[in-house]
Amino acid sequence: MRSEAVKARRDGLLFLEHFLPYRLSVLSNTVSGRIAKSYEERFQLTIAEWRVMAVLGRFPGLTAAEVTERTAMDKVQVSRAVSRLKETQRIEQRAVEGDRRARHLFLTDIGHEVYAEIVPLALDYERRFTSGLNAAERAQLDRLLDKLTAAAATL
Amino acid sequence: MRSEAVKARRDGLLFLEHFLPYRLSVLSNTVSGRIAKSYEERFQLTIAEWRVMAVLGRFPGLTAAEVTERTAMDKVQVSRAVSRLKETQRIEQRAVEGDRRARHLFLTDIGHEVYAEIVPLALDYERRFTSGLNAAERAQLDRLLDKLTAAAATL
DNA sequence: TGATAATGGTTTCATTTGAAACTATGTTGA
DNA sequence: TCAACATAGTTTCAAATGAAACCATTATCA
Repeated sequence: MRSEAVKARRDGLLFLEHFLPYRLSVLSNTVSGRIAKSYEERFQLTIAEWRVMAVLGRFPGLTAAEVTERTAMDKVQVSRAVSRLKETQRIEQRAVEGDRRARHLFLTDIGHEVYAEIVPLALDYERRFTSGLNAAERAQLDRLLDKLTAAAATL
Repeated sequence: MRSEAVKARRDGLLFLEHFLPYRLSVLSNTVSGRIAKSYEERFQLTIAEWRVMAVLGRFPGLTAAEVTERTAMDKVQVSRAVSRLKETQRIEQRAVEGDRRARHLFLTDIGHEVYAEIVPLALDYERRFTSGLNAAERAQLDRLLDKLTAAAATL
């Protein structure tokens, strides 16, 4: 903890720039904003659509409800993303045996092409983003984020 | 790096749940969402309004443009937050010597009372959020976020 | 000077978002 | 078996948001 922040705390002040929720928000918005912009420019794809494609690339055949479980998105977001991805021919639906409410979702051939283009971009982006950290720091970051995410869920 | 993620990378797949920008986004949204909810319930205050109050508590007399610089908010957000904070009597404006476009912003007495109530709540929230980390881990987290924030700005 | 550009801040308008209501289908239990 | 409830997914409507245009004022400099 920086000494000025300690002092501020004693005085009943709060330094926004040292307040963890604020810092996380600024960092996350910066990162997501840049990614969103590049996906939008290159593929006319929102972050929500990309997330749906990402889980379908990894888990073909999930239903929308299952996508919801795996992405921290709500069902309205997923529904909208799915409907746009159908329009743009990037995913397709197939009947679920024994339940006419749900449909399995799959990347189409076009969807697979887009996916195959985005994945290396995304990984490269992440690599550059963390290029200032050595292996130990990355492992540490991973651990810390796990702990914080667990803590946040219980607050 | 987890071995399954390494394997996925080799196979041209991407595990959303190990993708750093995604993890940051989920974490930040969870944290900010919970804070937003509690500020809204107790004080009818949005995160944007709280940020403006937070910097004015620390730096009384900033103009809206200066608030913008210090908060990673844009000027429209600040303008809207300021206008609501005026309505709710939490801040007031005074003329800027020699520039009739800008006005200095200050917490009112009411604003100070709200501020004095929120600060300990916010700090307590942060404390609980990081209660799973020891001092060394907190220092490490701080360093890592500094590095990542700097890296994100240059991407 | 006076024209042009820059700055501080607000407003407008179209788009995005979220919550709640809704349709259709499926499950449960008296 | 049928009434009540639960689930999958979509739609609606109001509110939040962002980009651009805007107004007023101040700075620049030919």
